[in-house]
Amino acid sequence: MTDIDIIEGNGEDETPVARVPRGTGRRLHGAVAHKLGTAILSGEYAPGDTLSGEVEFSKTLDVSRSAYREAVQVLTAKGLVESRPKIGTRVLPRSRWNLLDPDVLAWAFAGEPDITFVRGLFELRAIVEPAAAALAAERRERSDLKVMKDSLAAMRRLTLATEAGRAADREFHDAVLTATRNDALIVLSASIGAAVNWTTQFKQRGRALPRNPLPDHMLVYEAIAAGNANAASTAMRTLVDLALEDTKLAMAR
Amino acid sequence: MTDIDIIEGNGEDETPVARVPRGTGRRLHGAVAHKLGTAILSGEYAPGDTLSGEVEFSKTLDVSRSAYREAVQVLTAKGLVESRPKIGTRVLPRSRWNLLDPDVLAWAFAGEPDITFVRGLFELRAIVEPAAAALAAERRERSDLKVMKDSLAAMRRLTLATEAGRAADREFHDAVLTATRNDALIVLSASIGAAVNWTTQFKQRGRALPRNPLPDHMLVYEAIAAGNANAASTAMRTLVDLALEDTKLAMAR
DNA sequence: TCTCGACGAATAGTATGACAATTTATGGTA
DNA sequence: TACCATAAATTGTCATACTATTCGTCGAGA
Repeated sequence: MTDIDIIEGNGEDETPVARVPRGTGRRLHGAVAHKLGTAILSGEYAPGDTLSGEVEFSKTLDVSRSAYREAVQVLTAKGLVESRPKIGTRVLPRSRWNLLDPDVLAWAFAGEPDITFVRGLFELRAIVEPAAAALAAERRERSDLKVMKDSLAAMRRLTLATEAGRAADREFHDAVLTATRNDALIVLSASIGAAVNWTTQFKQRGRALPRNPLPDHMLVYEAIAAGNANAASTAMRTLVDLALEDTKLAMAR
Repeated sequence: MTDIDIIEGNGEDETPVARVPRGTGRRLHGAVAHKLGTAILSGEYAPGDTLSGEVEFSKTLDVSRSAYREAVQVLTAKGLVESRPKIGTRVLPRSRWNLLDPDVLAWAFAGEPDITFVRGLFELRAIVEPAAAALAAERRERSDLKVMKDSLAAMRRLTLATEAGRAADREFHDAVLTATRNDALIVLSASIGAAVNWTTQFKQRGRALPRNPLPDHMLVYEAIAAGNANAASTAMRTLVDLALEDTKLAMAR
């Protein structure tokens, strides 16, 4: 899959341009936002840099000014850039970025993700997920338990080697979150979890998992089912630590 | 400051429309996004609802289609809505909203904030901030401590009754976060803290704080300075619990 | 000489109208 | 009945003109 298509200038036009392609169903401004977003997250544009003017840049990308502007609006909405008349569009300091935005996370992981940032995400996950498990142990309903049980069964049957198996894994974690009845917690943990899973999946192609994660999942489930908040917290903690180990291993090589 | 200006139809035009005004410096599409965002967060548009078409709606708001579309892009970027040809723009299920986005939080608190949502934010804060304090105790540098000390001094001098005093309070908490050296944690905690502070500030106009928060802040500082992670965690925990008490009190009346 | 204000230029912001692309619904045909 | 072509509605993209905002500069006056 190519990211950039170079097309030739036709001799009487301007400079050759880099087209922003898109798969079917993807919008043009979305593709532009993706391109700019990854460029910023990868450090290609550093905080303080000002992008070349709208007219010029849209011409370079071979898109209309409207499409380019809509893309910039997206970046602005995520705190990556700021536009002012006479000044231009400049990249904001990293502290203003919405680093927990799902798209921003995706852009961050599109290239080589910054190690310290990944470590930070794991740290956050290690804080939030055990606490979530504890809350889930206190508040879970019968239906939550059923979903967890079913997804664990699917995990056992399919293993993490298959996509369906990984889906079951995600389903289990989602069920735990849902059981907390805390929307903010759900949203946060879901995006972090997704981002973190990308790293492992990205790095471990073709490599067998170092250890069967099912028993640990079972421990979490049983603690939640028993309503034991402390046990749920510690069990989830070991689960997160295990994932961290795997990722550390994968990123080291 | 008026929020809506009603202007008369001129007799041959369409129906009278509600203009979206804006203060100087604010962009039109930003104002529209704010209006739509608060409308969605307040439940005026429920998940699943489809907004009237771009042409119609932009005419109703008396803005160009471009401005309206840019506003919708912002909402899309924050996971509030989704647009598809032939279908229209519809409000996404709440689970897709980026509830931790600063703007979304602001919109949520623009009207009467949902009690359970506020409770959830406090819960999250009670999870994250003590852990952050613990990390800060382990990683703080000399400069971090200096900033904390200075802001505490400012707090004592100015008290929380003044805006400058509250700024010093925020500065202290920011310093604690900065000391964690975890970007994701910083961003998260900062937005939650901001949102949560709005509630107290919003509700407690003219009412004296029930108790002097400075001693508890000092405890946090001392624990961090001493490098005692456990003590820092528990001290921060009591600080958060105290804030929760205040807010509960304020929202009850 | 310094300060303040008016003016001008550069850039993003808004408006308008036309056309393209996408997707659902409809209806017709095998 | 199932499937495929076609139509219609809506968003998506484009091009262009004009407006508003902001910074820098230049000049007048203290």
